[in-house]
Amino acid sequence: MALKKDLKNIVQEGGKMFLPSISVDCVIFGFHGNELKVLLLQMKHASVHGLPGGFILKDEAADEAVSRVLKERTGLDNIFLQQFYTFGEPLRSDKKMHLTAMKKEGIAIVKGNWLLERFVTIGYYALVDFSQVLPMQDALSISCDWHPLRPAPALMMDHNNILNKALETLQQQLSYQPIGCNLLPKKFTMPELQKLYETILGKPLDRRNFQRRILSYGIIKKLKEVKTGVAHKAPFLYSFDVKKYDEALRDGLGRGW
Amino acid sequence: MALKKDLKNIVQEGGKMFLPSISVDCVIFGFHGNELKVLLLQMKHASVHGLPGGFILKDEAADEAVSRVLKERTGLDNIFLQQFYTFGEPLRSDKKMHLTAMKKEGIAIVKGNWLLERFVTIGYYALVDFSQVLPMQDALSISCDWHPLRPAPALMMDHNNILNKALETLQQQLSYQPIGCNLLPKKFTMPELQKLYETILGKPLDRRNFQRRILSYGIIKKLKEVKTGVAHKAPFLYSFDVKKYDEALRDGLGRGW
DNA sequence: TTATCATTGTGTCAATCTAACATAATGATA
DNA sequence: TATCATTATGTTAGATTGACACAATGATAA
Repeated sequence: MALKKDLKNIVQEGGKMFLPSISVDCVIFGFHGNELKVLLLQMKHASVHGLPGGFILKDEAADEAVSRVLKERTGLDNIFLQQFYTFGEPLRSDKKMHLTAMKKEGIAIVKGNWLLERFVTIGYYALVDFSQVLPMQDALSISCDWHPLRPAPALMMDHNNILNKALETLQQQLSYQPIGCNLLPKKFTMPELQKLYETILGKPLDRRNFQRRILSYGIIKKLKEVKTGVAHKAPFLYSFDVKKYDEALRDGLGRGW
Repeated sequence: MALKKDLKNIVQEGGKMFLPSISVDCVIFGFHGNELKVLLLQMKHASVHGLPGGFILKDEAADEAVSRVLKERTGLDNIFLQQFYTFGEPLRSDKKMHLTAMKKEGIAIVKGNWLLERFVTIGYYALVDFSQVLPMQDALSISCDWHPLRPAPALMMDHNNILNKALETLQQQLSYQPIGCNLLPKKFTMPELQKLYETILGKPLDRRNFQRRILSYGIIKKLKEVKTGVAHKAPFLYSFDVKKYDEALRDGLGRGW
């Protein structure tokens, strides 16, 4: 967690360190308890949550900035990342929010400070293995936790809008590219994969047709083990065929033209 | 076309007018002579072409900035626009280029000038009716013209990359959303629509299967007229059913889950 | 005037895919 | 040993797809 000294430094010197008027925000999806979850910060100075985000260092790529933020919030490297939209409406950022927050932090923020400018934010979503994440709050939040999506908590500024657009993108991509490799543990069961699809889509699927269709893609392989420690019949374990999976990521799944 | 006075003003005062470090670039697609074309500027100070682009006014939405640029280059309002990617690599913009260009223009550009900063650019593509466009160059170009895509001319900076990504996006979207309403005249023939699909995909399609599939979407309706003034058998004219078309734009075409 | 020919309109058919549904196997719990 | 929730696998009719055939049209050539 960033110290107050660091925060003060960012407020006062950020203008020299970061690209001005541009931020990145990240919708981090995880899968747990048969539901899609999103990692959110509980803001310190307002009773709302916020998406993890940050700024781009002057010699850093936008993707790198997001990876850096992701590492800080989850402890993970090499996360699956996808840019999905850039939000450029003039009234989307809330200048008062920063003023209020810094006032409560006891940090001076004067007129003309870089944080009081309008910001365009680049939206990314990340897919992570829930069980590998160690959520970590930042300097302006009191906690970092997983939250359900339906309904999602009230978020600051236009973050609900950003979250919805991320989910929408994910839903669309489900139809023409493989998903799961980054959200599930290495070994998983068919019902788990199906539940993942169902929670993303928000609707139930037929078990048998789902299995046939997924298998027809050839991106997962059945292992010779079954899941242990479960009630009822033990389901087989599967794992992704990473080579085929990456091919499908590149070439797409759905029948196009 | 912007006068030199305006250009000088933008160079010297742009820092106050526009969001810093952010630009927009637009890949404008048109359809003519059975081929997909892209509208490019021939740069005045280097033997390369460039995508039409611009900057975002301090109280303007990113989309509005693109519409403004589009209006200037094509003379058209209400163009179909789609944001497809934001390019945020640190070395993508070329500071020397602006220096050289301004030197040749005889406009002073001093160290610290806003144009010499690194820029993140938001990429949009536009689909326009070729026959309605009146190409207009800008202050830094000597002409604005349609160009073929395969092969596309050499473009400045990372514009070839941007163009490729736009085309790739368009190709993918072809599989799950309707396209054509913005690229074709109000009345068009089935072969024309097919050629459009073929030029976007870069591969031939079966005439009969194409017709069956397109008609099954229910987004176009056959008119009671045939195209006149053509050699060989006169093909029927069709038009888009705008209501159904917009529904399909919203809900998607391909069978998902 | 008639034949030719490129092009368009329409149709067929087998193979494949899909949605909806049925039944058998498994293994913990009653 | 019976029950039960759950998983594994199968069936079938109908829709979709890919590959292809053939007739109709109307300008151009013979």
